[in-house]
Amino acid sequence: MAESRLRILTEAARLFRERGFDAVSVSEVMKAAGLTHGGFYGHFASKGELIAETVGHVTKGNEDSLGFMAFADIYLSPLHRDASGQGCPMAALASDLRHQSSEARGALAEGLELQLARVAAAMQRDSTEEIPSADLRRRAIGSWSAMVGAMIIARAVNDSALSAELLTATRDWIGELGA
Amino acid sequence: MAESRLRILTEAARLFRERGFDAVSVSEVMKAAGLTHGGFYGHFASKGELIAETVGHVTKGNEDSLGFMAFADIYLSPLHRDASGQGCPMAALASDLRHQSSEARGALAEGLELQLARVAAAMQRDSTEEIPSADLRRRAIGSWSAMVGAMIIARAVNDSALSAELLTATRDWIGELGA
DNA sequence: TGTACATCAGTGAACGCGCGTTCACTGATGTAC
DNA sequence: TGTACATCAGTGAACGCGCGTTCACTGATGTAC
Repeated sequence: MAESRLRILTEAARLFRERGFDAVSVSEVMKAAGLTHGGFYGHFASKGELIAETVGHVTKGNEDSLGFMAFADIYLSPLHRDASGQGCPMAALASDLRHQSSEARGALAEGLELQLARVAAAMQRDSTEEIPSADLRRRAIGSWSAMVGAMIIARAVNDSALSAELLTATRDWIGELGA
Repeated sequence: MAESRLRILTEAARLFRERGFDAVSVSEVMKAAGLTHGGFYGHFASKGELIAETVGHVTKGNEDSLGFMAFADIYLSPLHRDASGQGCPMAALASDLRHQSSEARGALAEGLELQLARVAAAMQRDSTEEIPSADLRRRAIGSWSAMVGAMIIARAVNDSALSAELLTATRDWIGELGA
């Protein structure tokens, strides 16, 4: 049963990031997990609870040891833009979360703090000298906002040249601060 | 009839920005415009058409002559964060638009170009010397991405201190580039 | 000026549909003897 | 080892609901005579 629960969470994390909370039905998530819709309520009390648990599940994760600009290159790539189901939860889910439960939004806040810490660590790794922690945090917040914003707009826009320009220009602009 | 159409578009622009395309029904929009739902299809062929026209309608607009940092102060304020119905269409609608029609996404792209031109003009206004246009555009894209991203995350997060910090830190970080 | 009629923006009941959720049931699994 | 039974994760038909959309109708307005 724990395996089923994990499969449901994993598939929900993918589908929600691809198409949003409203557009993905409970039946669809269960089908993707290889089950039928009726069994859902043995695992979760409601769709809202699934959403909150999914956000918590998907924002925990994957420490890497890349430098910050190397990370920004990967983040701001067409590959990431076109694979939202496997990509950044913040860029895929933040807007939708505005109208979700306090639990789900709390899970996002936790995930954000984690991510800011990771970004700050990666920035420090790129630098030879010790950066004051207040500066580090401000830079992490600014850069992270720009990356998430650029990704969201690049995905929304119906013009592939403009979409690609948003990614590269934002990457270059972020790079200027480090240089 | 043209008056009714404008009232529908205006109310749709507000409601969609407040709660998203899916969460607002055709009936609700018509009620807000002082009409009944049946009359809707005299004005628009479908809800999808309303969405596309609303995006086109709401992204046209309001040239101002503020300097860029003055604009950023207003944009990245709690006031703007808490009034999404009257606020920036990009921050309120971009994520939702990923799953909408090509027409709606095209309207957003047009609105984005307009906004980038406004931001670039405001940046030039803040500067005493002539900024090369490629630099201006890169800075406009980077700053605009950061502002939109910060606003989206600030609205999604369930922690008012963190939400406020996102706005002020992003403002300060953007300011560093200008200084 | 007064009457008859055409127009057509807006009304509201009705439709089919897919959603989230419920619940009586099934059937594989593990335990007791 | 073999049989009887309890457990319970998962099944699938059914529910009430609100959605987008349709359509026969209404009633205010303007024109014709």
